[in-house]
Formats: sequence, C-alpha cells, structure tokens
Amino acid sequence: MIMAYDPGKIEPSWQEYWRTQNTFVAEDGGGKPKYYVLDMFPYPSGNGLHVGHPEGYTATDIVSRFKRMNGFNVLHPMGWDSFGLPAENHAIKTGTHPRETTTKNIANFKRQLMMLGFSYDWDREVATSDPDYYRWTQWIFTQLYKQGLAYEGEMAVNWCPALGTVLANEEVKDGLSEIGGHEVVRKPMKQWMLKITAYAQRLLDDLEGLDWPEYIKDLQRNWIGRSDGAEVDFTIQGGEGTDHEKLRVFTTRPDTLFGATYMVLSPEHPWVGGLTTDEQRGAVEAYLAEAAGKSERDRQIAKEKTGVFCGSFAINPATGKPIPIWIADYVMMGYGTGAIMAVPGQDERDWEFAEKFDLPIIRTVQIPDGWEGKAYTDDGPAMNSDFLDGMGVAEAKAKMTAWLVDRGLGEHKINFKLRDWLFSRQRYWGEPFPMLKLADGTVRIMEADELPLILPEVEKYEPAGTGEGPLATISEWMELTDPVSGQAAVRESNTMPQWAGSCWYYLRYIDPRNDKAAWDPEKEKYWLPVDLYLGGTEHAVLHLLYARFWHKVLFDLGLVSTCEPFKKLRNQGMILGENGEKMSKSRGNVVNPDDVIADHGADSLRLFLMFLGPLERDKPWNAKGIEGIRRFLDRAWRLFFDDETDELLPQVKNVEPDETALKILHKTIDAVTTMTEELRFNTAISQMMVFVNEMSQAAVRPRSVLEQFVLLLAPYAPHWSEEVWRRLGHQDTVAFETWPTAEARYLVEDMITVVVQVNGKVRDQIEISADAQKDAVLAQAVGAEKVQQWLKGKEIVKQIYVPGKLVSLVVR
RNA sequence: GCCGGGAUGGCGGAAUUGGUAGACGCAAGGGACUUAAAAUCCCUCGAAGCGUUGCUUCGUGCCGGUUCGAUCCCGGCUCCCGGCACCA
Repeated sequence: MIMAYDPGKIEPSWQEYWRTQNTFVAEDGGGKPKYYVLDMFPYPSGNGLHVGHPEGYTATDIVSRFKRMNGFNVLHPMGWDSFGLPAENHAIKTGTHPRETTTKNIANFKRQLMMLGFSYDWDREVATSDPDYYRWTQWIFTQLYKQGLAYEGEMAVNWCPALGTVLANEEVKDGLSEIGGHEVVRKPMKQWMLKITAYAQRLLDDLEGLDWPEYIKDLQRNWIGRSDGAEVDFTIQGGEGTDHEKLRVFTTRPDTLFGATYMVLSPEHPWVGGLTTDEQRGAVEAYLAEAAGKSERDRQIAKEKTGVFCGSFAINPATGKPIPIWIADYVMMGYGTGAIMAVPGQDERDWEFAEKFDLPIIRTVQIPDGWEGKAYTDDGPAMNSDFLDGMGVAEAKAKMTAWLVDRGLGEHKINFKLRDWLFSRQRYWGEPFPMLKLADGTVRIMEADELPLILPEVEKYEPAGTGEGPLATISEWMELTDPVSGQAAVRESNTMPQWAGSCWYYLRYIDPRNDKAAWDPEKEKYWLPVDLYLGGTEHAVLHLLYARFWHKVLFDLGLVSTCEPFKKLRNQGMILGENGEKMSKSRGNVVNPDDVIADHGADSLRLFLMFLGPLERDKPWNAKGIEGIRRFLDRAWRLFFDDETDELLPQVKNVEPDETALKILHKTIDAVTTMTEELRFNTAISQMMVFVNEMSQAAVRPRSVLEQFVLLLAPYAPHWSEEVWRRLGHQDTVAFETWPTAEARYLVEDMITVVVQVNGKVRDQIEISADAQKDAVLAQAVGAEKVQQWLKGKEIVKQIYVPGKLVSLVVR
C-alpha cells in the first residue's frame, strides 16, 4: 500500500485540532507586540467562494502565521458583510426571508473557509445583519447625527427605476447602475445624507502618511477632487432691487476674467426663471423640458453642446462690458455655484459652445508658436488683460484674485468634487434608521439603550413603488406613540446602504461580544490601527473612503485613538479563468475551490494561488499548474518519508549538517523571510522549490536542516507542516515555533564567479576567492584564455571592476 | 481627453541603488524503470547561424539617446488593462 502524502486525510484532522485547541484565539493584550491583519470581509453570496476569494485570504493567512512565528500577538478575524441586495432580490423572487438565505450562505462560506485552513480567530466572527452588530451601526449613526453630519435633504438623486431605489454617485457608472446596469435618472427626492464633504480636506491630507499603493491614493485624490480658484460676482444688468442682483460663479482661472465673453447657468439653477426675458421664455422652457427628460446616460453620451440664451446680460467686472447669459446642460448644478463664466479662449468646452452659438472668443493667454488647437489651456503670458498682461498663469491668478477681493467682487475659494454621501436606500435588508419623526415636526434620534431598532418582519419585499421602501407598507411598525415624548410618531421607512456595516467592522472585531458598548476603548488602543488590510481594488473609493470618514468622526469624538484606520493597504489582483477572462458563470470558466481541494488539498490550492504571480496582479488560473505545486508538496514529503513504508527515510539523520546543506538552508531562510515580509510569495515559493530540489539529491539529509525547512513552509502549507512536524516527534503545534534566522556566514560564498566583459559583451567567467583584491581580479580577467582572444591586437583603455560581480574591459 | 498601471520564451512568471536576461513552475521532446500504462527519476528546451561535446550573432512592445554596460535611466511612439470623465 502506498502511504504517500495524503492531504484528504491530514487536512481535516489538523483543522479539527486547531478548532478544538483554540490555537488561533487572540488575546487582548500581553507582552508580545500586536499585529492586526484584516481581510475585506465578503458578502456571503449564494454561489459560495470562487478561487478569487482564497487568494487574498491566503496572503493574509501567510502573513498572520509568519508574524505569529516571529513573536507577534496576531489579530486575524473574519466576518460577513451580510446586508445587501442579492438576498433581498432572492426574497422578492422566492419569498424566502433574506435572513434565512443569509444564514445558509454564511454557513456555506464558513465551511469553505474552514477547509482552507485559515488561522482566523472565529470567536470574533461578526455579521453586519446581526442585531447585536447593527445595534452599534445604528448607534454610530446617532453619533453622526448629533454632530450635525446627517441631514435629510430634498435633492436631485440618482433614482434607478429598475432597482426601485436611489443610488450614491459612487454606485453609478456611465449613467447606469453599477449593479445590474440599469438606467438611472436624476430625480429630486427627500433623502438622508451624510456630510462627508466636511471632511474632504482631511481625507485628502491624511492620505499622505498612509502605506497604501500610490494609485489607490490617486484614485481617492481624484475622487475628492480639490480645486483652487475664486468665486466672482457678476452684476446682472437691470437686476437692481430684485433678488438676483449679482450672479456668483466659481472659476479655477480668475486670470482669464478679461476673456469671459458670456455666462452659463445650469438648467437647474434657481435663477433661471427670474433671468429669462419674456421674448426668450418660450425657447427657455422648451429647452428645460428637453433637458429634464434626459437620463444621466443620455446627458453623458450627448456629443453636441446644447443651450439657449435667456435674454439677460451680466457685466464682466474686469472689462465693464455686458455679456449674455445662457442656459446649458454642460454646466452642473451640483458643482461650484451651478453657474460659470465662459472663457472660450482658454476652455475647450466653452470654445466648442461659443463656436456653435457664434459667441465672441478673446484669447487672454498668448498661444505658443505653431499652436493649431482651439482653446489654449496651458501656461503662457497673459494678453488682452490690462494689468495682467505678460504675467504667467499662476501669477496672474493671484493678482486677479487679490484685485477682486480688494474691490469686494469676489474671494479665493476651494471646491471639491466630492459630494455628500447619499445614505438612504428604499430597501428592506438593511439597518433601519434609529429615529422618530414626531408629530410636532421634530426628529427624535434614539438613544443607545433603545437600540437596536429591530428590522421588522414584512410580508412583501418589493419596494413600495412610490420611491419608498418595503418598510413603508407596515403601518403597525411605521406608526407609534413615542414613549419618551408621548407624541405620535412615524419611523423612517428607508434603510441604510450596505456600506454602513462595513464602515466599522474592523472596530467590532476587537471587542465583538461587548453588549455595553461598540468596543472597549482599552482594546481599541491596543489593537488599532489595522497593520495590514488586504482586499480588491473595487473598493478603492467607495468602502475605503466611507470607512476613513467614519473613523475620523469617531476620532473627533474621542472614540478611537488614531486618525486613520488602515495603516498599510494592499490589493490582490483577480484570478481570471483559464482562458484569461474574468471568471463568471456565464463564461463557464468558474473554478470551485471545493473541487480543487478534493483533488489536491487546501495546501496545494494555497501554494498555487500564491505561486501564480505577484499578489497585486490579475492572473489566469491553470489547472495543470496546480499539479506542479502538488508535485512539489509530494516531493517535499518524500524528503522525509518513505512512500512504501510510511517510515522516516534512512537519509534523514541526526548529524551535523555539512557546508552545502547549511548554505542552501540559510539562503532559503534569508529569501523566504524577506519575500514573505514583502508579500512576494511567488518568489518565496520558488526558493523553497529550489531547496527541495537540492535536498532531494543529497545522500544525507540532516534532520536539523529539514526541520528548519518545515518551519519556513508552515505559513504557506500549514497542514502539511503540522503533520510533518508531528511525525518528526514534536508534540506542539508548529504555529508558534520560532521563525528560523538566516546566518550571514552561510550566505557568502568562498569562491565567486565573476563575469568578464570586453566592450560590453560577456566573453568569459572566472572564479575568484571572495576576498580577492581588485588588481588581482583584473589580472586574472585579462589573462583568461578566451578573453585574450578578444584582446589580441587591441589596447585596453579602461578597466572596470564591480566587486564580486564583473570585470568590464574597454579596448580599442 | 485626463490620471494610473502594464507589455520579458509556447504559457504563468524571475532578475531593477544599471552588471551573466529567462530563476521557479507549466507545456513540449527524449531517455530510464514497467509486460504495458500511471506514478517516479534523469536529460533537452528563446531564435538563427556555423567549422555543431562548442562557438558566434540576434533577442525583454517600437524608434532614438545616455553609458564600458540598459528589461532597469531619459526622450518620442504603439498596443492592452483599470479609474475618472462637460467638475468650470
């Protein structure tokens, strides 16, 4: 009978061991330094895991195990982002309560994660849809409310008729809903908003100190979109005494004011009616009707600029000349003041509009020689601009801003693209808002001891259709008498978006069973910040910006001790299908981890996912490739054990290791240590393969050397390592063994191969002793037989020696 | 259009304070063992050429530059991926 490495047998038993021994339960405190390793928790979908999930989870698991072996107290939790649309859509279709679906899916996800041997502290598991959890989500909302950071506003929102809900700007892509790709229209509705804009500058500034990928920081910077400029007042001709005397615009180019030849109002601008003259009223109304009928998508794909003259004029404060006021939908109400001064000479959009409607164009920045474009937006000396002439853009901006401020015509102004966060959804499966709208028109926010406000049972999960969610249909829940004020009251029928629960789950993990507070401040001080946070790029702006915002609010309230939650962030790439395309059911290229584990075991899957390529890159799956990894584990096993007898091989001996064995061992320790620290798991595994290849050749395998290797492999293939460790006679888990140290003296070679180049081409190699001096090496290089052939009849004009690397001879 | 990132054998990928390009794995080919196959082990494996145990030339998307020497630095392109997109 063949007794070879059998993951199907050893893996479940070690998982059982870790579970019953509470191996990975984290202590809150103690003498060791702490290390908090966090995965972006999953939405437990009905499809279960696909191989993409374990990629990131394996990476963090390796780090967690590596840190434990390096003496850290590691917090490595897992939980569920369990509110959300798919379970609700399933409920609409089948009538199954989302709670039921979610519970079932969580069980399946957890089973699959368990099978991968991750070292999570499952005692800290949380689910955002659990009342014990969302109680505190609601509580944090009340804190935001009390800070004036939550408000109800009537505003144009992204209404998605197909989904029956409004969406945040972040959830709309190309005018379509990110989920499902449905049409989205702008519609004014009363909605709860969170004032994330109040934190725009800090969200921008604090990116600086974070160890995050630069491109993620850039995405956030662009999203926040700070721009420096000025607000300028334009006097309306004939506006004296009315409520629209001065029209205020925002511009980033105050230096071009002399070139402002017309103005544009957004169609939604409140002054449109007041500024429209009787002659123009018909045309304007027709235009407004047309603009209102456009969906977001229409508006974005429209190639030609449209607009209409409103009949009124404003005075350009720099030139004193009247300029016409137009209405056009290329100006957005949501940014700046919803009105602009148009400077066609220096703005491509304005140029296009001016050309189409035959409006004057004045260049106020000199164009460079040979300029063939239209609007010129780059730097250059000012012209046609009176006191600004000759100045560069930066100087002219400053000068003009000062000039405006002096005369009371405007002021310096910073604008952000970031908008307030639309925080309500017309959905059932989310956190109810902890508030009562009282008969006297006031709002009473619920206190901590009244929470959680439990999500009521409902008969139908469909949105009410009126723009209200399903909760609106349960009058016995909606309507009540407020026990505090005694007034009649109604609840809020909206629920919070899925992002709410994920905004603070990393905080709940540090104290998950606390029923007196969301977390204990002492524990928070101990565990935070998160030392390593790993997840997909898709959350670069949404989740990561929202969570940073909440964290800063909590910081200002003294509830957390750091101003940023996630010190170091890394993104894992996607695992693509074998055909190089994104994995999806419809493409039929989905790989199920259950199958892979059944064939080759979790350790092979873990190793292979890491071996595929750099963590952050997208990589295609390869069914043959995992067989190669399996072979590696088989061979590593056979370094120790006889497949026939299951006994330790006679080659494995308790002997003093020789120089060769020590060299390969320490080289491997050195490489695996640094590469694991740098999350370069693919190359760490390569080095372990090299070790196994070399040791397989060795007639004698010193036991001490092999044992060190088992430790190196332990974070990567934990079941394999536990089993081998135990069979080598150790009683304890390998999880807390001390990580091996590379000894420098085994990393240096006595004899070094040095390359000899002649005129930049490699011509020979010479062996030198490690301590050979420059002159000796050069002499040996010049004397080498093959080199001599290339030196024949030539004169050496330059000799370069890179110590230990190469000799370069330049000849003529 | 703007902002990122990327391009290396048949494939996934190694190698950067500028120093032997192709580690490691997959695939492929050959051999050993076997009645046979699987498994295992050994060998070959960027391209072309030649006087073929070896040597030469070319070769890291394209074109140039710096350098004794460039996958790496600089300038100019092409293509692919991601993000943003009338944000004044």
